[in-house]
Amino acid sequence: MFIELDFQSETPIYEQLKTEIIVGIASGQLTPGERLPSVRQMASDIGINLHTVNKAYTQLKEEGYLLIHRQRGVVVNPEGPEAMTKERQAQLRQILRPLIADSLCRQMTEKELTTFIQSIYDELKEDRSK
Amino acid sequence: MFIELDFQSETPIYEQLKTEIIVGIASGQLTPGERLPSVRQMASDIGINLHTVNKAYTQLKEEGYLLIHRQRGVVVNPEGPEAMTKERQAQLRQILRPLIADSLCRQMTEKELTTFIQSIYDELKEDRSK
Amino acid sequence: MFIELDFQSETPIYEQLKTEIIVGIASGQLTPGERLPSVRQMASDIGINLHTVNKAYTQLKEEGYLLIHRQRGVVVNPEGPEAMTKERQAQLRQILRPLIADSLCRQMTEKELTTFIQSIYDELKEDRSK
Amino acid sequence: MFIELDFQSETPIYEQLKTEIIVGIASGQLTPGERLPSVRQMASDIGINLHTVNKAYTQLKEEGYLLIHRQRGVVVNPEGPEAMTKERQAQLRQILRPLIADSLCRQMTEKELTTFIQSIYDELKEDRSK
DNA sequence: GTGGTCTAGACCACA
DNA sequence: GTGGTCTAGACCACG
Repeated sequence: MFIELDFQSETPIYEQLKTEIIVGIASGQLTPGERLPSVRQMASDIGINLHTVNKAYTQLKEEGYLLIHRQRGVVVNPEGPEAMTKERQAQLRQILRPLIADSLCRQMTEKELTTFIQSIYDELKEDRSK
Repeated sequence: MFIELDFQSETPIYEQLKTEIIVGIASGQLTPGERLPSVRQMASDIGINLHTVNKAYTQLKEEGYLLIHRQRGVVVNPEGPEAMTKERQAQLRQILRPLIADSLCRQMTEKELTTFIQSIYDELKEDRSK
Repeated sequence: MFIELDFQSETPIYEQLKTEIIVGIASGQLTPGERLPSVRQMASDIGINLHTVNKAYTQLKEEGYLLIHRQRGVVVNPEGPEAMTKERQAQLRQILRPLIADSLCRQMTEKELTTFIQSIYDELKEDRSK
Repeated sequence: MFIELDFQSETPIYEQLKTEIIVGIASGQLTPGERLPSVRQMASDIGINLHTVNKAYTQLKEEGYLLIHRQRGVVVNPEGPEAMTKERQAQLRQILRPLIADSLCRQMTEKELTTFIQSIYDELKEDRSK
């Protein structure tokens, strides 16, 4: 799997790494039970600090995306994260509300918006079929 | 207009304030040409520092949401921000991709997702009709 | 003569007014000895504060552009301002240096620059011939 | 690189600092990719507050002159700012028009003017060859 | 150690 | 009274 980071970005490296892995899982590029590179391996692969990888892995473990076995290393959790809850949905709403409001102010119609969302959705599923 | 901030949140206060104002404009609670409280007024209203308000106002001015008349205060720009560009859309895609990926992993279907988006959209438009 | 002000601009109104008058003189739209509207007249004409007009007029008088007679009102000084001095030229250099540096960084060539300057020069002289 | 500020000047310190850096880049004293002092370092070097430096750096980042690596500090953007656009050129015209008008009124000829501009241009390029 | 954020208090130009 | 600027000092996330 190919990890792409933007060091100029203002979003923290560990967040970007988490994002890449989550997208990898969602798109099926990372399959349930698949093993990920060790913390050290991943760190040297993409040229970042070991602690940074560790932070990403640990948080993904807490969110149910990964399992960290002391011996067997890091694998994609076949169970996956817990299903969408109402709390999480409310949280997501808080994040999306300003983004949608901004799009609205920029004259994006509802149809354009849903089409746009769908295109992202499809892009993920497309990778999955590969 | 009612401004609601979460001081415990890790998102900066000035960002939250920007969000509140953008949502206010999108939902029509703030109308084109309407005057906003002065930086000092707003700051004391919501109990934060005037510089924090100033930062939010200044950035919203740069984004085309507000006009800042030298001594006459701050008003909602009737022109509004520039229309959605391709670059901005690409940027939005970067933000939405991980959110959608996460929702996908949590077994949210595409239909649930679009319904969800629509409900946020409607919520904004609803306020507008008031 | 037509005065055009931008109330959104961050350059002070009185500066803009001064600029308009200087350009008017340079372009010959205002001729030596010509009478300008009184402070009160000008203020009401363009809808700004009386003090603002006064500030512009006073400074232009100090710079040699205008004469202010108590009875006869405000007229364009036939003598004009003092000729360009070395000090003033040094000052002008300080203002132009960053502008030219910026243009350079934005890949404007020297030829483009001088052509550009010339076009502004010609625009002024053109008005003069009217 | 040597930064020279005039604390008596009415132009804001952060503007002067921006100017110095832009001129430094244009003249080649600051090379693409070169690292600038940290905000704290620069601030103590020239005896001003770190927030003032930060404002200058941030604005230069937004204009494409600098890159700000999260924790690795500030470097000169090898890409540089976006090329001169028509809008920016129109803006520049607005700034130059009164300056040229003033010079005209002070009996500066077109030839003197272009020679003058060229001398500034050459001064910048001269530093570049060092 | 780096930049980002927030607070606080002060002075100034502008209108 | 308005926003703009500067200073000062503090805390935090990041790596």
